[in-house]
Amino acid sequence: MYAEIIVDIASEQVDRVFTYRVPDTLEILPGMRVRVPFGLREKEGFVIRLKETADYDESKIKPILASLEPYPALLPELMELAWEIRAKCHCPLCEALRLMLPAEMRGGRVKVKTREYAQLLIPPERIEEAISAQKRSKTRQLLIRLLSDGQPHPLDELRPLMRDLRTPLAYLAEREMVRVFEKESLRAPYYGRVDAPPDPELTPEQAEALSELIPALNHPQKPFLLQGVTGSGKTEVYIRLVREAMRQGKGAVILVPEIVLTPQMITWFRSRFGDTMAVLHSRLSAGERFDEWRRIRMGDARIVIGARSAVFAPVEKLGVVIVDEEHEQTYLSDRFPQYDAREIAVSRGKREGAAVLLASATPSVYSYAMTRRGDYTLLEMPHRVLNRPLPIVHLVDMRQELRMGNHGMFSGLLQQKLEECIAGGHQAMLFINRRGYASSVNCRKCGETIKCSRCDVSMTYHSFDQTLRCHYCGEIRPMPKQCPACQSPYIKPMGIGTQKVEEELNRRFPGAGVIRMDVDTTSEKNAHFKLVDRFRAGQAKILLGTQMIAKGLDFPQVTLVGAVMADLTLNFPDYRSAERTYQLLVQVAGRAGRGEQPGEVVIQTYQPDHYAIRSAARQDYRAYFNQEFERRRNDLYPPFTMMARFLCEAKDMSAALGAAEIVKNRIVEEFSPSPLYRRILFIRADEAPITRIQDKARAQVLMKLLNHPDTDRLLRRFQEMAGEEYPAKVQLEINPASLA
DNA sequence: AGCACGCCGACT
DNA sequence: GTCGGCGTGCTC
Repeated sequence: MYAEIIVDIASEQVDRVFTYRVPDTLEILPGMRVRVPFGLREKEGFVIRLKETADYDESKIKPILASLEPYPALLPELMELAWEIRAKCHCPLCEALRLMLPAEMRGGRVKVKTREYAQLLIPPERIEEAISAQKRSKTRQLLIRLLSDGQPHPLDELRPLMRDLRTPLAYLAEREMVRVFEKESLRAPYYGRVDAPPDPELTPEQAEALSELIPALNHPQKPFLLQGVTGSGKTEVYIRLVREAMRQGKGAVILVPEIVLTPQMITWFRSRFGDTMAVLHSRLSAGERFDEWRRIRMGDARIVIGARSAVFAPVEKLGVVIVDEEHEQTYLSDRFPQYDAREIAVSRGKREGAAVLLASATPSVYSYAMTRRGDYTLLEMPHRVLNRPLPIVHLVDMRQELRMGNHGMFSGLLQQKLEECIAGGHQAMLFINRRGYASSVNCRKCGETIKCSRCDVSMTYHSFDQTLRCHYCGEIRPMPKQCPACQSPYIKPMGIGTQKVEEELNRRFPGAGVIRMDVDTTSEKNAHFKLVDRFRAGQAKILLGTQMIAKGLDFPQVTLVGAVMADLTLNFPDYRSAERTYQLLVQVAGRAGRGEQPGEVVIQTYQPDHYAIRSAARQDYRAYFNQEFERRRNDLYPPFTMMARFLCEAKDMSAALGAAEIVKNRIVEEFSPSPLYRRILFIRADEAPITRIQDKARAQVLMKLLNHPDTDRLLRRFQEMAGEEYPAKVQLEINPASLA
């Protein structure tokens, strides 16, 4: 018997199957991870398939040394998916296979964790007798009492109860009165169980959506896109759908943008599904992640909630894949291979006959366009649960405020609404789309801006410790007293950030209590949960924060939401800036009025006539989509086109630019005679927008490509070209999440 | 990715 | 004469 094996080395050169002999002593199955001799070294490998005969020189074939687990770590369906990823993402198969396993499993880094237990071996009726017999040692008597129920007790639970555990334990174990043993334990990263609330009654819209979704659990159908306004009860739809899948003996995968942003979703699911649910995300410890993965693989957990990589969770008999907040950028992997979890969800659902549900209040242009084309089925939930109204939105023109002499950061209306809100005993959320104290530090005399020495970006002033920080590389410097260019003392932070708003709020509303949530206050582990809990408990009236407060949170006491600078994201030099702005504003507005009291929203903007801002204020997705889609068509942006970029990084800019020129010239030379060249709408080689990051000069070849069936041939050739030799490190990016 | 094999400059 | 630079080619 022979096995085709992919060796776990991420290189194009060994990205092919190698044939190994299966020794009679080993039981090898497809999908298993194995240890194999490779050259002079030993490597880990994946068993792709078994075969009777070898098509390679018998004398050169080496045997598999051992299996790494007694079971196949890879499900057959996921191996199929890996081949697809290899083709789509142009990566070696082993890179795709690695996505399917918890990273810490490779290289045998995680041990199966064991716990030590002690158990009394004395029969119950002789315990009192045994205790009296130990009158020389009070600790031994105590230990016998603690163990008197005859059950195993973990040593780490006994330890705090006794001044010294080791001595009496050793004594009693020696005389076979107590048994000490190790047992495997799964690390469960839970806070404990929550009682399930009674099922709420479904709204007609929820019932309607479910009547379309449930049949898809056992009849393959097109993917669904659920567009439900904030507060329309999408989570309840997920829960009912998953419950029905479970009833049919099938599993479920629910993707969320970032676990820390959706603690409530986890709680709701946990309360309904208990231990049959597993959670996968990056903040788990290595051991916890491995244990969760194993619970899924062994079938103990059939429901998985997790961030983008959970789309690869080894759930057998998959019934449904749900992608919550499907418009989120986090579903695009920023690392290599650059997969899109939504695309994988659709593909995996199709392969395994599972229903696929993408959902959002503000669907991505791509997904909504797919419903127009008929590739996805559109489901809509335009009303909130319990007939709660959508919040009333006020647009405030900040140019007008300035003309009326208000130079502050709060408009008269926002100030007034905040006063009313606090006086009425309610809570408010203020959203600022920026971190830190200020965007940049400028010299008012010569105009100099302080930039990071290694990255070509402005440094940001953080008032709490008077430092300047680079958001790209984390460099920290003290705030200078004078301008480094002209030595003038007129150097100060410009713009506003969360800290400055916090100071202003504390001044204007003393005693109201302000909780600030941004990268600086949530970097500590669990800080996010603590801040959210404090606000929920009413310990502060105002929650102030960046993007991270915009999504998923459900505070019934919040009646007012303010977007302090709504158009900040609008001015980003990126074709998606309108999409991002619309999404953020709708999501943040959706935090208002989720309880009994109706909500109000104040959006402060300098561009009150922009379609993204106007339609966000009216919560009119279709109006927004139609204009956005038209603009994309006219200006040739995705989904009509795609951006492709060769990013060239080198020690100095001339080398980076040189590489970019070489790439560009090769492309022009090779393709200009071909009809494929018409797919390239423009091609240019220049410096990247951020010219230095982490001391690497950055240049690029930027292309806009028409989306056409044959464009993929271009991309495949580009991928090959990226792998060739240049005077710089060259990477190909397709529709990169950011063009920095 | 590693690691050996292999073919040219400065050293005991 | 040897030690060692890292180019290139292979690994079942």
